[in-house]
Amino acid sequence: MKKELAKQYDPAAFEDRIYKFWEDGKFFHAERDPQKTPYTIVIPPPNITGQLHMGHALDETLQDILIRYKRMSGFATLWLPGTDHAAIATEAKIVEAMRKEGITKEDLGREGFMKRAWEWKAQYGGRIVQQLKKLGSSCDWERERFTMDEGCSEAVKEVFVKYYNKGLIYRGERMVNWCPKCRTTLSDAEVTFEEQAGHFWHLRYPFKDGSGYLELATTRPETLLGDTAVAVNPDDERYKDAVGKTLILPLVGREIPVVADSYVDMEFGTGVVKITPAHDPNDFEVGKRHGLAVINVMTDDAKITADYPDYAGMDRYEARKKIVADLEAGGFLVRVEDHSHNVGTCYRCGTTVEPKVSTQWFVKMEPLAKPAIDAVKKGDTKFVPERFDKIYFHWLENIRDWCISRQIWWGHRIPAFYCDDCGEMVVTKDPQAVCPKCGKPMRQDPDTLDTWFSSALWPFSTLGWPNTDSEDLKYFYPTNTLVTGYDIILFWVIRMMFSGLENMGKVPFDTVLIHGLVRDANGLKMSKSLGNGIDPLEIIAQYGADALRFMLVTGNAPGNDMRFTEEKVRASRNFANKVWNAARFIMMNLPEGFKADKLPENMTAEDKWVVSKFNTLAKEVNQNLDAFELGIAVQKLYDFIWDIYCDWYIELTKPRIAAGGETAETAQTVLVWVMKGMLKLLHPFMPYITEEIWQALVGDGSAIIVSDFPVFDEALCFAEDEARFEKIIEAIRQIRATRSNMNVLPSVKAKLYIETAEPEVFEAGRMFFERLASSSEIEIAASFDIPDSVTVVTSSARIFIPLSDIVDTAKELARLNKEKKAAEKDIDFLSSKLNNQGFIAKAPAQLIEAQKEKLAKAQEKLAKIVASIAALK
RNA sequence: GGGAGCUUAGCUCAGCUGGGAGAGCGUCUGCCUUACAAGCAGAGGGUCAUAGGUUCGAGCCCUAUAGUUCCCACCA
Repeated sequence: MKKELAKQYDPAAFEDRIYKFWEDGKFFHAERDPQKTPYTIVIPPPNITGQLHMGHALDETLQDILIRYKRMSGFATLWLPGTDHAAIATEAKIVEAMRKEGITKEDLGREGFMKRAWEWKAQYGGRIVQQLKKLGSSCDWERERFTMDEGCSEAVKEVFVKYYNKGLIYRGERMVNWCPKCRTTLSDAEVTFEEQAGHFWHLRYPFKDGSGYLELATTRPETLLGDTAVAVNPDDERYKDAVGKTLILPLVGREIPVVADSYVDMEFGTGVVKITPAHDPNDFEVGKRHGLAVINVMTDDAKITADYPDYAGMDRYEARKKIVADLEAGGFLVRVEDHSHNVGTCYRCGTTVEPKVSTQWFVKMEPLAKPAIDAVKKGDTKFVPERFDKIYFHWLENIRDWCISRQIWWGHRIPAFYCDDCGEMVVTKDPQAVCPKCGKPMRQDPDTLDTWFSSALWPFSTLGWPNTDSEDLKYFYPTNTLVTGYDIILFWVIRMMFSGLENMGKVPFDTVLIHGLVRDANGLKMSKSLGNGIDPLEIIAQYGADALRFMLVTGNAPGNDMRFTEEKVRASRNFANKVWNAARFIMMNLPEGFKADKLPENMTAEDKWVVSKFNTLAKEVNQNLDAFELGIAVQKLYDFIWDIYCDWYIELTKPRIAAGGETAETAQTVLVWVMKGMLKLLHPFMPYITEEIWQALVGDGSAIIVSDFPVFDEALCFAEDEARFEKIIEAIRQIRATRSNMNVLPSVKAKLYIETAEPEVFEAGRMFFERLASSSEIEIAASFDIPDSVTVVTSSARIFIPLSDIVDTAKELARLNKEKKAAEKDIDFLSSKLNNQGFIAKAPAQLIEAQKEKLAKAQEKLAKIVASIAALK
C-alpha cells in the first residue's frame, strides 16, 4: 500500500491538492469524441460581482454530481462554466464604489466608466470562479465564457439584428416600469409586488359650470398634477349626465373632460377614476382610447418637474404631503381612509417603481412563445419535477412584450444608429458612422440591453454560435440538463427556450432540473438584509466540501426547499469520517502490494451476501441518478456503506483476517473490491475523499474521477446466498437484543445451542457468533434440551443461551409470551389477508406468494415459541 | 382574483408507477469490543392535518375542509 491514512478525516489536508491533481490531469476538459455520446450542462452563470452563497453551492453541487456520474459512465461530458455581466446589479455596485470616492458616472463619461467597469470585472470576476472550484466543480475551465466576451457579444448583435429584420424587435412608446433609484427601466419580471399600508384620499373635482362636483378616490394624490380626465363607467346611471362635461382640476386649474370607459369598475370606490396617462399603466390605455394628453409631472428621479412651481423639486412623497395639505385647505379633500395595496418595487433596490411613458425597445413575444409552449407540450424539454411546467405555460400563455432596453452603460449597447439630421435609423451589427441617406454623422442608441437578453443565448453562444461551423456547437448542442432554481424559470429558462428554438431550431436542453431554495434553520430565506446567510466557504473550511455537498443533496427531493443546519453538515462530515476509517481499516490489514481486481472464486456466504447487496445498490444508484432523484440515491449509498458494509461486513471479516490463510485473503479481496465499487458510486457526491482514498488504496496512478461507474451485473446476483446469510444476521440481532433487554453485559460470554433444521446455514456463520453475539462456544444440532436458559427464537432457529445465574424464569416466561403475542398478531394479519377472496383474486401472484412465505415463517416461529414456553414450565 | 406546493416520530425531512410506515438529529439503556466516541450494540416514539370516496388493499389516487408557504395578476 502506498501510504497510511490519518486517523481522523481532515478534508482541509487534501481537498485543494486533489483539485489541483484533477486540473493538472485535465480530467475536466471535454474532448469531442465521435465514439461517445455527448452530455452537456451549461452553468447558470453567476453574477460577476457575486459572492458564492448557499444557492450557488446547491446549484453547482447538483450539476457536478450529474457531470461526474455521466463522465464515469462513458459520456463525453462538458460542463461549461462562465459568468454573467449582470447589467444593473453590477453597474449599481460600481456606481456605489465610485460614490464613496466622490465620483459620478457623468464625471467619467461613458468611455471612462466602461474602462473602470472592465477593471472591476478583472478584479472581482475571478473571485466567484475560485469559489466554485472550492466546491469541487469539475467544469471545463478552458471553455470558460463571459456574457460580454467577444463571442457572446457577437451573438447578441446577431440576434438583435435578426429579430429586428424579422419584425420581432420594435421600438415604441410604452408605459414601462421605471426605477427612480437605478434610473432605468425594468422588465415586468423584474418588478416585485409588495403589500404596503397606504391611504385612500377621497377628493372632489368641481364642474366648470358650477353644477357641483364629482367625488373620486386615489391612492396617489400627487399624480393629480398630471390628470387629463376623469372617467366613469358608460353603464353607470349615476354619472350618465356627467359624461362629456368639463371639470376644473384642483390646485392646477386645468380643464379636463369626464369620459366614459368600461375600464372603470362601478362597484369600486365611488365609481369615478381620475385619469393620469403619464403615471399609471391603465390610465395610459384609457388615455389612448380617448385621445387624452400625456402630461409627465415627474423627473427621472421621481421629483416634481419645474412645470409646477409650488411642488417643483420635491420627491413624490414630499409632494404628496404638500398636495394633500393644499387640497384640504382648498376644500377638495373629503376624507381619508386606510387602505393597503400592492405596490411594485424594484427587484434589486426595493424602490417603489414609477410607471413612466417612454420610448423603449421591445421583443414581440407572441410569435416566440408559441414554439416554446409546443416544445414542452411535445416533451422535447421536460421539467423535473413536472409540476413546474404549469408555471412555464401560464407565463408564456399570458406573455406581454419584453422591454429590453436599459438606461445604463454596463452591458451590450443596442446596435441601432440614428441620424439626427434626417431622422433615419439603421439597425446593424457593424458600427454605422454616417447616415446612408444623407451622409451626416450617426449616433448609436445610448441604451444597453437587459442582462437576460445575452443569457438567453447562453446555451449556444458559449458553444461558438453565430459561427454555425463551430465543432463544439455541432457536437454539444442541444445541451442535456439545465439545473436551476424555480425562482429563475421566468427570467431565464423561458427566454433560453424561445431563443434556442428561434435561432437553433432546437430546444436548448432536454431536461430542466429544478431545485428549491436553501433556507436558514428557521425556514427563512437567506438574505443580506436579514444577515442570516451562511457562507459556504466557511462551512467548507470547517467541515470540507464533501460534507457540504453531501448535506445539500441528503433528504431533499427535486423542487423542494430545504433548511440549512450545521447539524446536518456535521452528520455528513461524520459519514465521510466513517468512509475514511473503513478505508483505513482495510489498508491496515492488507499485505504489501495486495491486488484485488476481480472477485475470488471461493467466496463465502457473507462474501456473496455483501457482493449481492452491492450489486443491488449499483442498480439503485444508477436508476435514481437517471431519474434525478439524487436524494434517494445518496440515502441508498449511506445505508449500504454504513450499515451493510461497515457495521456488518467489516465486522464479519475481522475473525477471518485474524484467522489468516485462505479465508483471510478471500475476505481482503472482497473488502477491497466492494470498497472500490462503493467509492466509485460515492464519487459524484463526495469527490474529494473518494479520490484521496482511491489514490492511497489503489496506488496504480489511476484516478477515480475517470474510472468506470459501477452498473448492475446479472452475474453478481446471489439471491439465495443472500437470503441464507440473512438468517445468521437475524439470529445475531436477536441474541444481542435479548441480552441487552436482560441487561447482560457484553463481557459476559455464554455458550450457544443453535437448534435448527438448516444446520449448514448456521455452520457457515459459526465463527461470527463469538465476536458479534458474545458467545464462548457454539453447538449446532437439530434438537436440544437445555433447561434454565434464555431462548431466542428466529424464523429458522431456536437458540438456547444457558445463563442460569441470571435467568429469572418468571421474567423469561413473560418475555416469551410477549413474543408469542407478536407472532400471533403477525399470523392474524397475514392469514386474514390470504383468506380475503378479493385479495386472492386480484393481487399480483408474486405478492400472494410472498405473503404465503411470510405466513409460513411466522407459523414456524410461533411453534418454536410455544415449544419454548412449554419447556420452561 | 387565478395557480402551485406543503401538513408523516420531539425537531428537520425522505417515502419512485397504491401491497405490513423510514432516515438523520434529539431522548433512554448499555459498551473506550486496537477502523472510526465524528464510534458500537440495544430501546422507545407516528389513527401519515380533518372528513368523505374509489379499491381486495390508500401516506400515496379522487372530492371537500382547515392551516401554512410560494408564484402570477394587480381595481383607481
